[in-house]
Amino acid sequence: MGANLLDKTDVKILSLLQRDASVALTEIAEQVNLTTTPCWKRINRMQQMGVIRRQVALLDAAHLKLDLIAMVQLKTQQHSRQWFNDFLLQIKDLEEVMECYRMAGEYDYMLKVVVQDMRSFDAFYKKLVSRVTGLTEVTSSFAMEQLKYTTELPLSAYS
Amino acid sequence: MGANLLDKTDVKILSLLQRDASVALTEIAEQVNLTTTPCWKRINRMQQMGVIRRQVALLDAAHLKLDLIAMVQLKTQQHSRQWFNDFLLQIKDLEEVMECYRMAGEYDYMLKVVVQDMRSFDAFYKKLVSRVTGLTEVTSSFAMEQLKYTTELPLSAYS
DNA sequence: GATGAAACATCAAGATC
DNA sequence: GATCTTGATGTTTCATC
Repeated sequence: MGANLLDKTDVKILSLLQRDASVALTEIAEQVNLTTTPCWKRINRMQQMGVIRRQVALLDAAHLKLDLIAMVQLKTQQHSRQWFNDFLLQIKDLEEVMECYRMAGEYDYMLKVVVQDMRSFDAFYKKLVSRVTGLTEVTSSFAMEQLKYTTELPLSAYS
Repeated sequence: MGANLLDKTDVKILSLLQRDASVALTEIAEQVNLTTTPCWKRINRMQQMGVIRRQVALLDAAHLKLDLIAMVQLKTQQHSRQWFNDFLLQIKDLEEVMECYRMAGEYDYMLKVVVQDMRSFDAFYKKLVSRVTGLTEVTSSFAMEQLKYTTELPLSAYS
């Protein structure tokens, strides 16, 4: 096994862990036809490498009354390094922003924003435009229903 | 503590777990000024309630060469229950689709798609339009950079 | 909320291919 | 020479009290 490569057993382990990280090592080992030690060493190695970033609990948004998901698209005329760094800091600090992408195409940035309701969204919107200067356009689209949400990366290319 | 309600200690536990689910119960208990037993009972209860949905490992896309994120917006003239059910099944089956929303506004659906490169995206695109009939418009925007990605829901409203 | 038994992860030493 | 097995040790979970 080369320095930074993943073999099929590694990918199988990743696939199991990104589906359910609460299963016991014993069972993962069993599923990949290994005993616990080598399986544990592989997981450890992949954590060191950074392939496995972290282990988290996924919560249910509805139970927490976080019922509104918005996609916010931004345009700006500011493209300096300074502006970008400030923007990045603000975005990271705004906990309502769960995802943010710099886009190719018409809009410069796209944000996925999660809040309780329209009232909270309005508060978020005001906070955003007051903290981030130089925005020339802010367009929000609202999700009526979440049809799919997964944190599992597509790994079938590796199997 | 009411039947389905969460107190501040519960929210604190949730906040810790959605940040890092690998920490020992002992430490979580310590952080919320509880001993292990009551803390464990709270976590257990929140799992039963469904507030805690699951525990997963988050993988690093770059290590797996999944370097292309696309936002795909769809329009359709099909709005029957039958069509929607078929659409939903296809979307759930397409592992490249990590998120999917039914939207208010100009486009009917928005998909977040993760693939290795433009070549794989093209393969995905062909698969999508061949499997899902009745699409009148398919517009893809590509992310040049992921500035933020978190699975942590915003809980500050509760603290 | 304390206790302790059972389950589990971790690690060392050595076997196997 | 990397990858595995066994078994011993320390840690964590979780049911009973």
